Amino acid sequence: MEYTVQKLGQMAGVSTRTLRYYDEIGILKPARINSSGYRIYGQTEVNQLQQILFYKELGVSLENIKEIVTAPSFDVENALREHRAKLLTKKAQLDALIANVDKTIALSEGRITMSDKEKFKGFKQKLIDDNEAKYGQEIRDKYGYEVVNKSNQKVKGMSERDYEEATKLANELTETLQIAFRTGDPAGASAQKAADLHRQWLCYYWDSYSKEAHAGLGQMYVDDPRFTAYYDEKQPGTAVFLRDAILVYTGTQN
Amino acid sequence: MEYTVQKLGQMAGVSTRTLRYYDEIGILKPARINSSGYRIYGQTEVNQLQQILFYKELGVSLENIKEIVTAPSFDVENALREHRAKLLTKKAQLDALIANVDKTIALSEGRITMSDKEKFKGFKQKLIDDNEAKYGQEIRDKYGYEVVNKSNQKVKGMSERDYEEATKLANELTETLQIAFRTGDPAGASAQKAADLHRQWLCYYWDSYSKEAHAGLGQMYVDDPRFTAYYDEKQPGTAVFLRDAILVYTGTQN
DNA sequence: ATACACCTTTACGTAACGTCAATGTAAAGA
DNA sequence: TCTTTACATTGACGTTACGTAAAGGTGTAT
Repeated sequence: MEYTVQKLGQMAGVSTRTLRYYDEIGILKPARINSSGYRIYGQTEVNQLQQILFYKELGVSLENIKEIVTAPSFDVENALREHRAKLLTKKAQLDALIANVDKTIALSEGRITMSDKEKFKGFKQKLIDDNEAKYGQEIRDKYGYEVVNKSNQKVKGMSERDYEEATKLANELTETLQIAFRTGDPAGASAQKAADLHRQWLCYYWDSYSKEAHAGLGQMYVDDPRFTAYYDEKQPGTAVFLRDAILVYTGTQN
Repeated sequence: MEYTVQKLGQMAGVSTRTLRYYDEIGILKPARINSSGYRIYGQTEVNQLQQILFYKELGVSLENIKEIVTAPSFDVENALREHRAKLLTKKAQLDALIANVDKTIALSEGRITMSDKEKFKGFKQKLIDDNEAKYGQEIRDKYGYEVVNKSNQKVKGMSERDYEEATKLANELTETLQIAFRTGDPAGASAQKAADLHRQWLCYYWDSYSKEAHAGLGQMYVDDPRFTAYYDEKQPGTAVFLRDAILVYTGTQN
């Protein structure tokens, strides 16, 4: 399939000016120029434009995008995984902002009070994250993946290492849960630690964590026989206990 | 509490230049100017800056923000609620993009194919959503909340009846999944039906459904042996198959 | 032949600041 | 008291990612 500026622009939702500009700065050259000087784009360019728009959506500058897409050793799949991780970060930022808005609404209703510093919490988080987005790669090159990833724990795409850590967490959860079960108190320290471990473990599988979804999953463990079977294997009643611990955990968590 | 440019800037995470610019364009005037010509900001200004940054985050131009925050009839609480709604819309857009990325990754792995049009779905969706953001309120005013909200009603409270229905769904899922597995095509009709049943079933346990969380759970079935064991019990490979079906499902779903 | 929708390049305009430059001021230590 | 350092001020020009003419060539349908 071949496209002129307008056809490609309409399909992609960008202006013809944008396409000419991308040509000008060397970020997306047409496949060929026809006898009348028209820009003609082909399949390769469609794919490349998609890449460009992905990164643009992330707030990456065209200059950086240029480096990314014109690098000879460009690993598309890896780039996409990184891209995905960044989108998830952005989403987390949004969640922070939404939480802040909720809090502000509560504030204006007179339900709570909020310090000046707190009022900008969401935005500051964004700055930190923006910083991560800008310098993350640099830092990774410098100190290796381990160091960086250890701090943002939100690594997705489940590497082998992640899998190991998730498994370790799962085992820790099982142990802690057994100990906690013997105390009989879902609100007790060890039960709450189990609930927290469960949350941590969950975060390896869920892109976004919410208390409601967490509590919902806890309920599912009780309601659905296949999950109950797993948790009750060694000690009947453990599924119910975990659910209650999670309920307390998600209720008291701020 | 009183703040100079730098103090306010640091707290809010903006530059002093920005604050001077906001003064210049009349969007945030200091409470007073001291004898040396320094800008001194007070409580009112802190709150107003927060408002401004909220809107900025949304992509509203400073010109429009000016109109909003300087309007005499400006209803803060209502603005916050609208703001919140828009943030949620933005989050949904992000979900669409993430789904698109997932699909592209799958594409580059050669698992599925994607038409040129599909490649821009996330971006187009954004346009549609922008439209919704603009006219959604209008439609609601026109036709009332019932009609609009009918589509996003959620089942809550898990009654006995609900539990029965969830169990019925789970059985139906197991059956459909077996049939689908034999076709070998995760994008096929029966596999997609299975994915949809899975979603329905999930909705009995989760308060909020998101494609991303759904996909995440699918991945969890593959990565975590306890879940894999359940799904692979009768037929090894079923967990992977379900995950792929869900990936396609959450990717193509609009 | 004319209309009309497309294409081209050139070039200036814009938003929201960043980044000097040149200069004045407050606070703290020698 | 003097000096250093950190902060403040107002210009003024630079930047990014295009929008928006202007002035003109191209393709095809009537």
